[in-house]
Amino acid sequence: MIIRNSSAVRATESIWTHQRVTVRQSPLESLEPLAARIQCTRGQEIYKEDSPVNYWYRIISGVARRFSARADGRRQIVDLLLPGDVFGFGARGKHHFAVEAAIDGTVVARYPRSRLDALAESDARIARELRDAACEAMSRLHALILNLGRTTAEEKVGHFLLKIAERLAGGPSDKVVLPISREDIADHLALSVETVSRSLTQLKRRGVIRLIGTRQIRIIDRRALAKGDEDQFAIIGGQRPAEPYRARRLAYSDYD
Amino acid sequence: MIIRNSSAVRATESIWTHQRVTVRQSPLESLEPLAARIQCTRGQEIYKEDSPVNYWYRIISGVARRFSARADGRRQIVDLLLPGDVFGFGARGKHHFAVEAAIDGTVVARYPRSRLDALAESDARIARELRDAACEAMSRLHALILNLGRTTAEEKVGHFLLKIAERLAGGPSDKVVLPISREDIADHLALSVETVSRSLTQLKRRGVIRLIGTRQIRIIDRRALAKGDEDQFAIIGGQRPAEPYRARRLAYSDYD
DNA sequence: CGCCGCGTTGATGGCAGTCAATTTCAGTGG
DNA sequence: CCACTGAAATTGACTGCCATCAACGCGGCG
Repeated sequence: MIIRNSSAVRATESIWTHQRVTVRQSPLESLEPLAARIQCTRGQEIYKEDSPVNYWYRIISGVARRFSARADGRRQIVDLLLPGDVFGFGARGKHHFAVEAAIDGTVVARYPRSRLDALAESDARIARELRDAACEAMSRLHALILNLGRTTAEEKVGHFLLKIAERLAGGPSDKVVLPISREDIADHLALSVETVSRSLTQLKRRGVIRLIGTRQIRIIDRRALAKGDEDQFAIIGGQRPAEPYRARRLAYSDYD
Repeated sequence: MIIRNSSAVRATESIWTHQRVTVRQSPLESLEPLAARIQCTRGQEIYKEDSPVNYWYRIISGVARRFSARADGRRQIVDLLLPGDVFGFGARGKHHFAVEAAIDGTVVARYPRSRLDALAESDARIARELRDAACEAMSRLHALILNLGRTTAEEKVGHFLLKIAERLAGGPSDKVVLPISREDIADHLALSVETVSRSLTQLKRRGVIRLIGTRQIRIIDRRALAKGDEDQFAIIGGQRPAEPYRARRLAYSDYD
């Protein structure tokens, strides 16, 4: 059920935002008057690798990808940016990754950094919002690391589906409209496109998900997808296996 | 050459800190009077998964690992904490990972969060230091994601060596004393211990590195280790391959 | 000495990357 | 309305890498 509650809403927006039913306001939303709105076509660059950090950004609608390109031509999508996500941190005054819109009609709010930083200086609420945004970004990185650390492609893809469904809906959800192409998923999970495709069809064949077209997915067996999520300590009741705390002297000879 | 410029320095410290010749002061170093010093044995828990965030921490000497345990018994080391590194962020008032000392004699400074937050409120310099620490943590996560995204085990291990050498020495360095076991490296890079071992011997055999004992490593051919580091855009002179910006309407039928 | 933790090496099977062919689908023009 | 086009997605065959199981060497310590 696509919600079309506002005729002013752009068609591309309604498709990608209808699953986001979060009531909670996202960081920087209150400051939107300060922002410039940028509408992007697919593949359009929002900022370059190694460019100076002059702005904060927030996705209004659509999807963007933060990535780094390797020498071998492959691409690592380090972060997938969905509506409400704030980005544009960076380190030591530089962005170390590039950001592009991943679909046509993506709208991004761009906040002048100097003004926001000045505001944050005086207004603790603003400062807090920026901190929160940073924490959310870190959480996404953590989730990706855990996913990349998985052994099989099916697990990676399965977990990606769960995560993206949750992020799009603002909570656990059984329906997903994949916001990005197979290629982007592959570059995100460090798999080949073919493997992503095979994983999806395999999950479908086993009755874990259902595919409607190429982008709509319905999650049937959530437990099967969540496999390997619970940590092992939980199973044995919070009691972790004792590690031998034997002292072990480290005596490496000096060198050079 | 091990630096023993202070007789008060503990033996275990000198082993792991002698490569750190950074002059730059690390965040929170100036506030150490506020901190409690905790000395840990190997495997000792510094904080648990899902525990409340009451403190900031900084590694004085030694090594700690931030990790998450999976249901299958494997472990993902999400972050490797070396002297000077600040940790203990968390999200929504909880730590989502556990931290343990990775070697005996690891010393950690523990700062009461409430006091630091109050200080940060009034002192912009402290606030900045905390932000910087968060940025560094994010950089480490980024680096790990890029490494996990690599295709071959040898590349992963090679890059890990470069990174860790750089972090330990405070800049590019040819000598490394690995601060952690093969098992920890494996759990960090999402490989098996055997593969880590094989990768190292392979690099040795090809003359890329030299192994002195099990932990001391000397980097011979830096370029071979850095393979795949440069991004592809650099090669073609900052000009990225044009992506077809063709408009593509997304018209998925409504569902349910 | 024997045990244990750590690291290395060997043999084997399974999973995923690569190359290639085919199908599906959306958009376009007749 | 239908054929054409190019991109996206799927499927198949094959190769290579890595996880697994297993055995062994080494050093510290009881």
